Amino acid sequence: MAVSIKEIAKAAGVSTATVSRVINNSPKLSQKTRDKVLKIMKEMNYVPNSLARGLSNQKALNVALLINIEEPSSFHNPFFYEVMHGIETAVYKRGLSLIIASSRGEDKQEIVEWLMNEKRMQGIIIPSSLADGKLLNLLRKRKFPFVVIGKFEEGIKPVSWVDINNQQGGEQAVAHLIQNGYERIALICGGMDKVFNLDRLEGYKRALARHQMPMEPNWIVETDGSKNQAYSAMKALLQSDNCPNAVICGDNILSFGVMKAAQEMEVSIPKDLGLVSFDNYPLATLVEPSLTSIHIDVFQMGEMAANSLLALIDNPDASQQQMLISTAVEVRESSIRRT
Amino acid sequence: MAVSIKEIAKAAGVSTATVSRVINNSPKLSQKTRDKVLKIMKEMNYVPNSLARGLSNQKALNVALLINIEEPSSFHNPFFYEVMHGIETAVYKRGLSLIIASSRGEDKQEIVEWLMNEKRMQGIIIPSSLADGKLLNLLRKRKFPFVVIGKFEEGIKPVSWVDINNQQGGEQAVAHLIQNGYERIALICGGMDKVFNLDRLEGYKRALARHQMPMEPNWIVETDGSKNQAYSAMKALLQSDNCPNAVICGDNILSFGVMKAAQEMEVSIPKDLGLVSFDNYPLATLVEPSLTSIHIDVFQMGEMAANSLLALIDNPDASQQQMLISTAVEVRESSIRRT
DNA sequence: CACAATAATGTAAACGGTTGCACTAGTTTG
DNA sequence: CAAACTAGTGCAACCGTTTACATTATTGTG
Repeated sequence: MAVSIKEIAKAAGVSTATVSRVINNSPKLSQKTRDKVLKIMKEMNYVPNSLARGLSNQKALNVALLINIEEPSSFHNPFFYEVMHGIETAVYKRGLSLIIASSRGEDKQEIVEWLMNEKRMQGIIIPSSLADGKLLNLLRKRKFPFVVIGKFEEGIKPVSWVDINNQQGGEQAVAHLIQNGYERIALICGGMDKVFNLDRLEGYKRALARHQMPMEPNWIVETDGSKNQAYSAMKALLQSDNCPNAVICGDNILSFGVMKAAQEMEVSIPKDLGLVSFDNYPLATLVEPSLTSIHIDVFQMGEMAANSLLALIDNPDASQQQMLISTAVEVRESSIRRT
Repeated sequence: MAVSIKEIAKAAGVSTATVSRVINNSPKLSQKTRDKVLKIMKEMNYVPNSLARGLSNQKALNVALLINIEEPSSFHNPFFYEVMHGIETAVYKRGLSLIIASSRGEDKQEIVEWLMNEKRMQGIIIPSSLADGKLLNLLRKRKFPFVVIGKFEEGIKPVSWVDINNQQGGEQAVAHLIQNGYERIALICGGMDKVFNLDRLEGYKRALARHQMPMEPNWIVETDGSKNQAYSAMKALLQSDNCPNAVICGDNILSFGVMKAAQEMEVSIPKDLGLVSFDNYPLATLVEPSLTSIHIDVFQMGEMAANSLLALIDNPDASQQQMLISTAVEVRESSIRRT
């Protein structure tokens, strides 16, 4: 049995209340007793029992992150790891732990309700891909703090979210290509049902406008996100008489399709075709040529989401916050013509 | 404030002790009262407070998984996600939650000690890459249950671990290639300081022996795990006069190097060179040709690790268990000669 | 120097469960 | 039919904190 507050109290010749005040560094305490108690605590290597504190405070000890094994898209990727680290880093500073709420298919509610009912968490972070009205209303009804990772707009009710600044990413991709001498820039992206694709497209358009470059409608290709469709799209583009000399891909998977098409058509990247890809996965460095990518600070995304959540926990009536995280161009081979 | 055991007791006209017995379905209870109490619990939608239970039972509510952001290797990959799901699935069945213990660089002890001291976890799962003597001794000294993910052998003290059956994987890779008409099979793998590489090598050797095929020492190449070294190694192999017609890669990254070499030398995969890769990452389906891979059931690995840990928690004196998970060949293009 | 104001500490009741022990009522047993 | 069990239930202490309120010690004021 570990040493408890009582034993510290006895050893220090004070009451447990005083020890508790030391733990919570309450201001109304003489420096003398504080020091004495602290010394004893150290000597007996006392650590307060979190369960008892939680019970007494009526506060859960954790913050949860919802994940879903049947969601192979956005989060099912190497970055996920860093998001977790970001969240954990932020909540740890507050003495909280990160717990994983692993949902299976449709059963998101089940685990979330369990965690709420059992008082296992103070708040929850939800990837936008898993945020639907049903779940969010459940949380709202219970006035339970939550933050969405990924831009999220649902009706009129404001929601706190943190996202990558995809629009900025789109602009940077275009600007980078222009700077490197490409002036006929296409965009191949995933489905426009995803907000981040819309944002990337928007950034693309803006940058073209800003640089006073014409926008060819058929240079903007929406795909289902598969390598195959990207392949076909790129092939079609290369065969058209109005052929682009650079392309921006919505993610690394699409880039694979583009590279395959280029190879088949004997179009050299980066000589004849510049390529910039979103999603700076580790594998962007592995392919030939390595992919210039729009880098995304996922760790920071996790940290900010957590901090946003903590703010909501501190003050449930605080206004919902929306935050965007800056992107950056990670320059590699696919967009630099060898001189 | 949520409904507590007292209110249930009052509503049911019994004592809190009885309600508690219902919750823990103690055997000494008449069916009649049990039903009555259960009914009331349902009606008032009562859920026991986990913190109070934990405090009373002297049991933490969680099991932890240690991760490290500065560990880009084995776990920093898409599979990690599934390991977590596996662990969570198993511990959830026991009413426990999975918490993430995120360590930064050298400071593994810090977070682990914190979680132990604060009674936040009942046991911990540690990737073998993070398991060192210092950490393990800390855990052992406190008689704290832990399980390692990945084969782990340290001195004489037995440790519970769960790993992929890498040896089997090596054998399967060879057998598959032989079956498909390749008979000059090389192996390019990562550093032999990693046990799993040794195991894969061992499986390779065994399979060759079983099929009575000669083993060429220079067909076994150890690399540092980088794409570049795999590239050079493959190039050298292809240029040698004793050139293999198939190769097994220790992971997907090495495969990239191999594919680059093959392409440069105008050696066609799978026609002139069969390729089987370990690590069935999603991207194995993306490259051209798609990679025949040794598939690994990572979800199961998580589940088994968790179950092993739970067994240790139930009975700290139980013997340490070591478990291997079967691999399987996922056949794709890179190892099947088109007829 | 008496008295009020203030600062420092203690007392004891929560928080929401669990459980050893005592008790009651019904069932065996000799 | 009394004694000995047994099954079912309640009482109350306990798990390790926090905190409102009461109490005591210290300081400042006229």
